[in-house]
Amino acid sequence: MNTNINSVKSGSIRPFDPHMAGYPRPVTDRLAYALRHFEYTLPPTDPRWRFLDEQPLASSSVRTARYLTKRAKDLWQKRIEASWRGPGLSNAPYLDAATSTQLLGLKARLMFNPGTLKLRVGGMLQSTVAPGVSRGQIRWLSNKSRSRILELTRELEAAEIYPQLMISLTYPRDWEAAISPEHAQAVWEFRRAWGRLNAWRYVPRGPGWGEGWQQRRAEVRAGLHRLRELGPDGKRVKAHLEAFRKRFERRYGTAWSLIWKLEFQRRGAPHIHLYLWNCGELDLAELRTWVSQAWVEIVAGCELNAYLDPQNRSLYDLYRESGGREFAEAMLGGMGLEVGIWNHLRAGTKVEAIRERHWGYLAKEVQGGMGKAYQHEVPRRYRNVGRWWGYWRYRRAGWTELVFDLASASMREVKEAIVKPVEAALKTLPRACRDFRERAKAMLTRFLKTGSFSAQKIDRDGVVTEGPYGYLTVWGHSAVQAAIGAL
DNA sequence: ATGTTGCTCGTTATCACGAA
DNA sequence: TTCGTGATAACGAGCAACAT
Repeated sequence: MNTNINSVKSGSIRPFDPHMAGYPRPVTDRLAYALRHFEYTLPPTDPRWRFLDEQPLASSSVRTARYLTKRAKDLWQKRIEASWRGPGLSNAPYLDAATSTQLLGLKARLMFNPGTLKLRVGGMLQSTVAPGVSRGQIRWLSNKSRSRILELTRELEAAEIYPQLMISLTYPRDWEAAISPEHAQAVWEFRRAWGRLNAWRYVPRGPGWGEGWQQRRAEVRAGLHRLRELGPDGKRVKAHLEAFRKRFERRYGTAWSLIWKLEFQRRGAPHIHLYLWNCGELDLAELRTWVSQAWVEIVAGCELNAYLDPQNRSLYDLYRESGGREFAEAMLGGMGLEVGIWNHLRAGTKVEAIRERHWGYLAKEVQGGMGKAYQHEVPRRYRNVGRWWGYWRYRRAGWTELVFDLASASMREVKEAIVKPVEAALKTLPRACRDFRERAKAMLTRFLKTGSFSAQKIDRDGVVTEGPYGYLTVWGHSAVQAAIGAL
């Protein structure tokens, strides 16, 4: 079983790999992680290899595992000491730490804003983000971001703020050109190169024909490469949104507020939803016309009076009926109009009044439904997505935070200050939340008994461990009110 | 219109827990 | 055992509001 281990050239150091063939599996994933994470290495001449090799595979690994566990614990301990950089932190690999270390400075925090109540129990250890790690590409709407949107809607509901109006802004059929003119340019150049290459086939062969062919083929390849590089640019979308905001403010003032949210359609085109409130009574028909024209002009990037002229439009329809779309588009030039801009007229908008007094539409959109994953995934080649959502002209309510030092507080104090309010909050939950309520109650009982949220764990060595970290979040205005009342 | 500032949001790492 | 989900912190990028 150990041939591959022995075959390592002496002198080289082989990183530990728990999946290495013939190696007894470590007891837990956590241990495997520990060993891998610290790049636990053994030189091939290390006597411990023999020790490991001697273990029969079948009864693997009681001794081996015990040995490795001990080793891993030492490593965890080191890790914790290294990460000890100050208070207020959490999420260290505390489970393997010495008890005295992990419980020092343990705090319970009860925090609430108008819409959400959170109980957090945490210590002062922290795993920091590895140095040199920089942020990657935004690929999808993360769960954390989703939950933050919902947190905002609960906050708004608690303040009795509800959406009155939903506006959606959509891009036209050739949306890539609308967002990235340089992309349209690249498409045009690629097509031209392709045409030249094709045409060269029919040029009579003679001296130098081969070089000509090579040259044209290189052009096509370069064009293709450029095309791949030049995806639609998300920054333009945000710029369009900003332009829309300015126009809207000039037209309708600045009393309103809104949440905006980015989405993608299946064809890959971005799509923005605006949820407005505090916008007063607006004439919907008038607003629809205005929004539609404003958005089209922004996307097209110019005044559109000539394009919106009913005479021109009926002329186009006539051409289209008689000769098809391509013919009609060809005729646009004669009318002094550009095809690209004409097509931008199809940029779509939708304006809807929302009568329901809740944020259900946005919440549903954020959750996404069956087969709607594409809405929250960045399409291939799309660049600079930026943020998925944001809000304008609204000040967050802010959190109130009550912190208790569990080392110095008495059990009675903890019960009064933390457990009682949370229990009161739990009582407000509807019947459907029974399971959650029961689980939360069990957590609180355990918390009172042990000062910890996590369940007791007994590992293979019989070592009893307990995680001092835990969290509990209760949603809703009434829950928060109940908790405040019980304080 | 442009620059500056400060707040907010997305990614990174990790862990716990429950279900498959 | 393995996988998916939902938590945490810091940090830097992205955005909104303000100042000129």
